[in-house]
Amino acid sequence: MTALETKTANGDTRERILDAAESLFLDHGFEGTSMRMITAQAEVNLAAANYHFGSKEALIQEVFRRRLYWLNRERLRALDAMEREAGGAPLKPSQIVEAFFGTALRLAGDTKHGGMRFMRLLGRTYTDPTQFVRTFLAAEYADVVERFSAALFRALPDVPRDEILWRFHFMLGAMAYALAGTDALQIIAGKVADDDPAAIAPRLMSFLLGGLRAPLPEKNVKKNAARARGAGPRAKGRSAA
Amino acid sequence: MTALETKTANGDTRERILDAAESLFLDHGFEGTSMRMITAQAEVNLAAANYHFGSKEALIQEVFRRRLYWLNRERLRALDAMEREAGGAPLKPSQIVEAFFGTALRLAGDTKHGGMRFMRLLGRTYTDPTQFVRTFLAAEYADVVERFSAALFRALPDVPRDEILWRFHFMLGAMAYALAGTDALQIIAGKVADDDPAAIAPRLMSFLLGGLRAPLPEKNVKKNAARARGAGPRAKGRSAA
DNA sequence: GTATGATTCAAACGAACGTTTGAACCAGGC
DNA sequence: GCCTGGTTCAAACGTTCGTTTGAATCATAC
Repeated sequence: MTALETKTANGDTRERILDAAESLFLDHGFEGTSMRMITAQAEVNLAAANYHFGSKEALIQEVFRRRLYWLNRERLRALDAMEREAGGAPLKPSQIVEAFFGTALRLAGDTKHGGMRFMRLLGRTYTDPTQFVRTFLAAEYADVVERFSAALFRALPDVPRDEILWRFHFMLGAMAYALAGTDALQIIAGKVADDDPAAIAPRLMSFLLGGLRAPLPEKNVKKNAARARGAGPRAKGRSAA
Repeated sequence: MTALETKTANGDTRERILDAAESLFLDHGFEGTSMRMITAQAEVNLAAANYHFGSKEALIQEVFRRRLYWLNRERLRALDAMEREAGGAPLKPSQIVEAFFGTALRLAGDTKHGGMRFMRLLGRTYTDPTQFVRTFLAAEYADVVERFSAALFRALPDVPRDEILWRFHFMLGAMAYALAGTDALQIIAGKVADDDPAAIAPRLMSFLLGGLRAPLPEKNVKKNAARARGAGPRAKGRSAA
């Protein structure tokens, strides 16, 4: 992979910028974080960011690439090991969930190297409005989603594939909120106040498996679009101004 | 963009601005949407936005308030009706989930009045980095979360309250992704290509109930924080201080 | 008609944005 | 010594941002 050039070693300017950017993106978002904020926190010159990365857009991508590369490689390693051990037999759903989400939660638990901050940022970025961010993420995930989807198809041969993909999607959402919520939204998480990802990991894994193995909804998903209500709920909520 | 179909609103400048803002916030985020973009799409003068709302921040809040008011009132109405019918007995978890998430999904299904666009925007905004947005949302949700949490506590008396709150949180995340993902992230949803919220509703409800009723993780959630320190793949090497 | 208050309009404000410039600085090889 | 290529630096580039201004327009009551 040509991700890293040979020259990364010496001056830490490059890494300082990436660390500062990762941290600030989490606190203020991409558009809410200026190059001046990043270079100020990194204590480097403003022009250094454009010198090392070319543009803000490229910097954003590099922030994700340097960590996603490791994460998804580790996920595939875990899946490979399990499939090798199973010797051709389908895996158990719990194993697949563990390989995908357990690996992510372990990275989030590595607070020493900023793993928690990155996972929170990642969870939020899945739904980022910016087009180039989403397509970039989708490309980075293509391989690993392909592999895990196939494993789930084999593990659950009686469940329609669409259903499996949706539940995979739901699980991703639950995990993203579990991570982002510990310091983000206070709607609910403000009441539990548990910051340790090692503590939420078993809770989340139980929830995910329960959802994945839930009974299927009634067969004909197509037809019930009909009862889509006749009275429009109009939000006529007048207000101050 | 299917957004601007012929004449939506009559002539009301205020509503035109809110509709345009809601639509653009979904496509470009808050910071990525300028007042000029909003007033241009609404076909009103630039100064009209500040005239009617005072500031961009106040405009953002009004976009949410006019719809959240209706949504959360409807949620409480559904819960009230069920509790009245139960006559003092605890509700079933499925009823509570239906009152909270079913109501939201029905609003999302009201594509005629932009309900789908708003629910996607709302799901994304739960994890918005901006402080004032999150605190505003938390305040808008305070009552309804209080009521539904209490109902869940009564419905599941044997489940620790922390666990219930976490699972409530996980369910919110799954729904947010389910809605936002239908046009946002293509990581997984790109493969299923089903835009109709009426079609994903039964899928999501099954998943949520499965997760909510999943077996609890091993008892002592406190103790197993210890094993996270010793083992597990480290994010390793490069960088950071 | 005119007066009045609410709304719309074109134009401008200062601030902050991402990016670029060209010189200064700092190695190592000769 | 000098040369060379990578890196840092202060300063500026042009653009866009949210907001404000003061006059023009509209609707309604007198």
